Amino acid sequence: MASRPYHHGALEIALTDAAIEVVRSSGIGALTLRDLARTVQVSPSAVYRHFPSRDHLVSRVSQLARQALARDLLTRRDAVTTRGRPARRTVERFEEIGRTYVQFAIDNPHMFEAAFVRCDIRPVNPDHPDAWGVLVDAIDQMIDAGAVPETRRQDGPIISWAGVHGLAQIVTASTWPDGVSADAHIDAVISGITRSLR
Amino acid sequence: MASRPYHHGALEIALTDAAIEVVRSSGIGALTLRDLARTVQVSPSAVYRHFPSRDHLVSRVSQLARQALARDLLTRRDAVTTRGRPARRTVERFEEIGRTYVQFAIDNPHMFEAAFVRCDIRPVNPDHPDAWGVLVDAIDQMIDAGAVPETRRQDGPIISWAGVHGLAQIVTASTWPDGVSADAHIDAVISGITRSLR
DNA sequence: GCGGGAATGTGAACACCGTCAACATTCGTG
DNA sequence: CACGAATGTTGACGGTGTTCACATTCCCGC
Repeated sequence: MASRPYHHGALEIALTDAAIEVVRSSGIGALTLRDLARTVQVSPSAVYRHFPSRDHLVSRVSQLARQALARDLLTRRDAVTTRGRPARRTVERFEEIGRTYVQFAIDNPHMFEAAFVRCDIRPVNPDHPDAWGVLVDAIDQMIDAGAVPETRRQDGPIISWAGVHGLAQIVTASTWPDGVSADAHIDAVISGITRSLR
Repeated sequence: MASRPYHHGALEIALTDAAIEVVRSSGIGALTLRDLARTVQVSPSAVYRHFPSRDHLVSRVSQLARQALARDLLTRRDAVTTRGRPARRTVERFEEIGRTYVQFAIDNPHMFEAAFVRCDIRPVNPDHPDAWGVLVDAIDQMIDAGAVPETRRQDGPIISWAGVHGLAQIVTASTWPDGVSADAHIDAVISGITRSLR
């Protein structure tokens, strides 16, 4: 008959792919085991051979979302090729990371929400790449280039992270009026963060 | 028989009270209409006489959480009675507001989550008091007292809000290691925000 | 090659959930 | 007092996560 074989073959991958698609377009709240099983043409309980519970699946999607964000940060950071004094380039890379962080949230609000959803299940493998690490590196570069005082090596990351993460949350929030450009606010916050590192 | 009367009498208040209690202790995800109806000793569908849907109830709890936060900000702000130059007091009040914002999230993580939960239902009445307004006022006071340049009247609020809100999110997140004191990070971010308003 | 355990998928069931429609009771006002 | 409005109940529907017993297939050691 050669209909669908009894064993799917790559069910775990198919499930995570489908899950990401659902989350990207409809949000983490719309993620349903049964719906997922339907789209992958598999019985609901088959999911449990690969994920112990729905929360584990959510946790996996969340990690993938964080990694997608971190990859975005790296790509856009490396695209900054400023000529002139190296110190200036470190600052511009740092600011590009911040802008990209917020822009990711604006462009993919559901994925951003999923990336930091409250979840009790911790990922088995650490994130790679890791957004926090990208930020720490950028600040280290600025300090090494003399663009930012040594003092900031310790508190610089948390200050910057809080700023961009908070702005991303605010701009993504449902209370934010649609159609209002966020660009001015982004520039204001990024400038403010850079100023706070002086 | 004078058991419970057929009409509850103050069901809406009882429901919101019970809902807040559930959210405070177990989070917004644990909020269930049926469970709520059980604790108030009422049939599940009775809830629909007061809330058109679960989302409307969630929206109500969310608003109450935001108002509780705002009240906390006002109380702690007014408790700051610094002697000496008025300009100094405006800054200390501003920083106390920021610290209180983050501390609220640490002390009531579930209520803080609920306060900014993504929700399609907009509250009928505006928040009162309103945390954003408290922050704007504090910055206006600093500017009027000459502690902060006039330029910050426009971008000061978003810069400050992003910082404290982001820090609150980070400290509240599940990835934050338990038992690690957040005080140093709070001080660092608050100082950074004040510095960025220069 | 083949036999058997491990891995993977199925089907039916359970308890719970949000929501609704039809009905019952009480309140409040003319 | 009567009667409509407000409020609460009962029972049902479809959906959900999860589990358990069972079916099928894969793969490794003989």
